[in-house]
Amino acid sequence: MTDLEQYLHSYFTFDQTDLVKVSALFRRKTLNKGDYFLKAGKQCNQMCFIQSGMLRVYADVDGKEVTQWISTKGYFVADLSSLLFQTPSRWNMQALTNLEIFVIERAEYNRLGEIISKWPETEKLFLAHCFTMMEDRIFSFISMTAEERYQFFFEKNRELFNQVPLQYIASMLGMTPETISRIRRKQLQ
Amino acid sequence: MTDLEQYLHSYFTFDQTDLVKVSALFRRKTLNKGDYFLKAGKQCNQMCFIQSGMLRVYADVDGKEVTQWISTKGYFVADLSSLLFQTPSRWNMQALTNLEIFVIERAEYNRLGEIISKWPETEKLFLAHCFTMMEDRIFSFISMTAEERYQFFFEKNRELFNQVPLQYIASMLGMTPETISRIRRKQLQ
DNA sequence: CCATTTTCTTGATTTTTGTCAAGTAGCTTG
DNA sequence: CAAGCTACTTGACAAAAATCAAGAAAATGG
Repeated sequence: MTDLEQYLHSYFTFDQTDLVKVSALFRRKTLNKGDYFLKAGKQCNQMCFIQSGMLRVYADVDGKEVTQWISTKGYFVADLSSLLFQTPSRWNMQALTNLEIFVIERAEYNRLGEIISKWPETEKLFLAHCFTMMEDRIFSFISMTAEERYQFFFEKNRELFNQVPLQYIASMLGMTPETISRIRRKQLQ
Repeated sequence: MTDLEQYLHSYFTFDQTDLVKVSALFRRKTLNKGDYFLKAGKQCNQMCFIQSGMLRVYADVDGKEVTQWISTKGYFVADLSSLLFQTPSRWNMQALTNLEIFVIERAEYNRLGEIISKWPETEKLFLAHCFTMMEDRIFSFISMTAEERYQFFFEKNRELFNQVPLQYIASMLGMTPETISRIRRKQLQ
């Protein structure tokens, strides 16, 4: 079983037949560090599953990069709003490291419902899960201090600790790298 | 046509037959100012459509109320994660004013797919829309100052301006009422 | 392995925002 | 209408976080 199949199995509880049907729609691809999976302004016509490496999602705001999220092994990544509503994407998605992904095209993605009877139910739970992640993040912004938000983030995202340039983490958390650096020092003492 | 039907029609492009089928699953209900639609710790077993009035969604955090959102006329409201995953809700949902709503039970909601063939597609777009709203909000936290966030919020939510106690708006935006008060004064000058 | 670049840390300072407290305005209700 | 609430504003001050600048550490690439 590939990691993609493993993931589909454990997360969506697909059976063997469905697994094979679905994973056949993805093709394997590699990106080099610095390559783009998606550029802002373009339409997002693909979704990918990350097999290994890290992908940074960011926007350009007045010449400054604002990092929205960094996805790692086991994440499905796409600009959902661009993919589903066919609008231009606001996000750049750039490989932070060499990246192995499995890619599915929009057309194939949209055909999943015909191929697998339980897809609508699965997709609903997938989208609800994405929504819940966002809700948790918003809650962290309205109810926590910078320090608490930093803690909360790393408890949920261990794999990013000491793996990602601080400036990106800082931007995701809505603070500066200096602030994180000071939080870290404080916590060592 | 009720407002609910109007909304279903314009937003989801349901035809007349589907409209009737769907809106029959909702029952009309009124809540008095201060009543709860949902209490934290309970499971969310309903979704409602707001016909008139305002509903505040908040959590208790160490004895302090953190307002997550205030929904007005035309919103569908539920704790999606509790409704779909049957987990206890973290949110309280309280009527800020007298409230007219249309309520659908979880069981009925889950049967929509059997009743209307295009429901899975519709639900997908609905969930994606909810997701996008959250994404925009997160972006406002990581890329804007308190003042910009305040502006951004009111441009998108005119109906709440001068209608809702400042403390709730402030909490939603992750700042204090005093800060908003000062932003407002600054903008008059 | 060394030079260069990038990232991280630290300190000094400024800006922003929060906290506390007092006062004002506006509503509600008897 | 007056009393009592509640919500809002304002000021003084404190705390948090941003900014700027310099230096240290780490990673990168010949």
